[in-house]
Amino acid sequence: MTNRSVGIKDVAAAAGVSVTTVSHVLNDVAYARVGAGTRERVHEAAQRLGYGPNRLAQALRTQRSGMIGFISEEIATTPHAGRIILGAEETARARGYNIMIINSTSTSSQDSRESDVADLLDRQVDGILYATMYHRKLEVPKNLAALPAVLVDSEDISQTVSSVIPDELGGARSAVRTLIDAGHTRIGMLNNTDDVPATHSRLKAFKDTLADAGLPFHQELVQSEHSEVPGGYQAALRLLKPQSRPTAVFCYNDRMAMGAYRAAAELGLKIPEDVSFVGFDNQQLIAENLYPALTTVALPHYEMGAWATENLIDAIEGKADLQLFAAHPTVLPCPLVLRDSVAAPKHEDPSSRATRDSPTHANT
Amino acid sequence: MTNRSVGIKDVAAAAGVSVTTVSHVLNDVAYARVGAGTRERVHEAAQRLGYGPNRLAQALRTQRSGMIGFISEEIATTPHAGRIILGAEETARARGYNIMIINSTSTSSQDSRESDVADLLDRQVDGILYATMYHRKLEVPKNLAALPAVLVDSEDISQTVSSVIPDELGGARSAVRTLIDAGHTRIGMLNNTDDVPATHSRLKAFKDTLADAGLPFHQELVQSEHSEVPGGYQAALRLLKPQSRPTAVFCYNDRMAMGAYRAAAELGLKIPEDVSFVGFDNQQLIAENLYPALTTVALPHYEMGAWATENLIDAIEGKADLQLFAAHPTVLPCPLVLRDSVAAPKHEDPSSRATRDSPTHANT
DNA sequence: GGACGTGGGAGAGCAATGACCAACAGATCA
DNA sequence: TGATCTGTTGGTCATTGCTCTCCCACGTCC
Repeated sequence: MTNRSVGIKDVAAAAGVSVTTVSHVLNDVAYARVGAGTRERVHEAAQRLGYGPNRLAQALRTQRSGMIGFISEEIATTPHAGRIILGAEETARARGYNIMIINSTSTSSQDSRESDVADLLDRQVDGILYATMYHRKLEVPKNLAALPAVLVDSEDISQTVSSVIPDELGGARSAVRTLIDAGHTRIGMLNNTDDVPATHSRLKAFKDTLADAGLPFHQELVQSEHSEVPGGYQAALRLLKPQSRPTAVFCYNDRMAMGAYRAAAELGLKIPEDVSFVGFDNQQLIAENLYPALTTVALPHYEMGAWATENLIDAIEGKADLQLFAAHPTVLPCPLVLRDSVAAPKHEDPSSRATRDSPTHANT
Repeated sequence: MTNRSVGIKDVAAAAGVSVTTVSHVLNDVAYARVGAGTRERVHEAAQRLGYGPNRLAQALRTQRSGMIGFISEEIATTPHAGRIILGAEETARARGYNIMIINSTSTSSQDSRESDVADLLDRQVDGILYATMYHRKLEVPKNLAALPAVLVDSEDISQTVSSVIPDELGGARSAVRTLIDAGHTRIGMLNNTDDVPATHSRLKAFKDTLADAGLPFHQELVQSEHSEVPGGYQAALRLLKPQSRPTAVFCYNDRMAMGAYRAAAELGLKIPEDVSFVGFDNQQLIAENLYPALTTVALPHYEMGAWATENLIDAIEGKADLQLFAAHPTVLPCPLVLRDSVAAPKHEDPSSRATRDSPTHANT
């Protein structure tokens, strides 16, 4: 493999040609006319010496570094960031690029954000990926405009930088729909209290989907709390009071669902027999491991990372114009992940609206 | 901030001096004697034009890129990797370095591992960090020897590359000790079935700690299964059978503990009143959110990333010799994280050994 | 014997660094 | 008092590893 200490001129000497010829042969440049025998000798010498081009020198000369800067808020706090990075890294490498990582924090000042970008600029990255830990709108560092950039899981307030986000609405709709399809007519929601896009869009999708199915919306069936496990527990305790209990619950996220599971257990409710649940986020650790396993909506983190990188590179290579995307974020689907937390409601005529048979529970 | 298009010669022109002088002033070269006035003018011009040195050109000339390669297996599958990256990134940046990430997989061939390293070599990184997703021994790519390198969370079989690993033994000992200190004398263990170092060292620590406290070891109180939630559930079901039930359980990891919680619930056992649990890994999502919250042992991922980077850079800068560390991995402590899953056993004199009150459970 | 085709090399960058040199002042010296 | 010395200030130029635009040498053909 690559041997750090051998340069192009060593290969040239070994093959008995000039460095120009080595460069031409190894880069397979179209206009270069080099005889087959010479080509052969060059390749053989390069191979034998373990030559690998110095990408730094290459970059300096060609004004293209083949590096992509990746700025991420709180790389560590959420497993989601890992999937974005993975998507980005894999597609970047497939196209001959490498990723340089910079960690930022959601609380850092605008100045510090700009110096993150400046760091990357000094490194001569060809483009920048800017990822946030959850979907929101933000003010991008001014100097980000200096080169191709794509926002991942967030939107630029000024709409000058293109971005890719999850289809919150679609995901939430399919979550609610799976409940309706199972035969539920009295459905509750556990919502978040933060003022982030997801809070509003998931609620909107909830209402819309009920309306589309001709189901009434009851304000008291929406309970909001902080979107963590304790919040889910508290909200569920209120929502699952005997007098007005829904037969199914759409949770803002899997963590709230986890809290709701405990509330249900304390109230003596069996899942999914007495109450069905569907979550959001598909956090493996939770969704897969709750009992029963949680049906939920997956956020396309890997896909967003991949899409962003693919399009960033297209822009870098002049194959696409990111400006065209800037006005409207690209929206990627959030697939429903079916597990075991949804069943038909207990005491209701399943034939009334069900469009498909519930997979569980033939009849009581 | 940095403006991509201005080079050192633009600054030179603006300040009315040569590029050499600009370089000398900006790099604060010791031997360079430049008048105060000139210095001032150079700084002002650089500032005004938004000059930032081209790190590529700098690297080419100085033979030092200021980049560290980070190869990680399965960046995405575990939140732990994120913490290692974070530790590495933050300390690297504090010292003027940047991190270039490469994703690998634990199943990839030796050839592909070598080409991961070759990629980094071509990029002229100054050193390499090689991280695995869990603590194990591995055969490092041959070409890794070409430059300073540190293994994170794994050991080099041939003992030529230095590494940093968690103190499994110490962590496990303090986990078991916290149970003993709470007054437990009949303690069980839920172990992993994989043949990885942690399986053996955690069991060894379990036995040793019992012995140190003069407690007998009962083989039937160790139940092993696959180290995931279902495995924990199965193993716990066997372990918590009424006839031979322990009053406390040390779990191989938090996921197994999560399964054990369910088993306990099904068996009608209250935690921690009827049975205490302590886990390992401190996976936030689980340990914090189980009910009651799980007392567990934290793996020092951030610290390992930081230590590795600090020492790697010392080696790069000639301030340390990694060879000295190569023979024995550096071991970092695994602190115990106290939460609410441990209490004194029910029918036993709590004054016997308890050193502190259980913080548990004020309200019902 | 000029045009053309083929095979390959020379040399100028790319943006910085750093060893060494130059110019100029005032000081020193014979 | 002119020549040399010396300290200060700053510039010259080669160099890093590679790419790429010419350009040259040599045949061949008509």
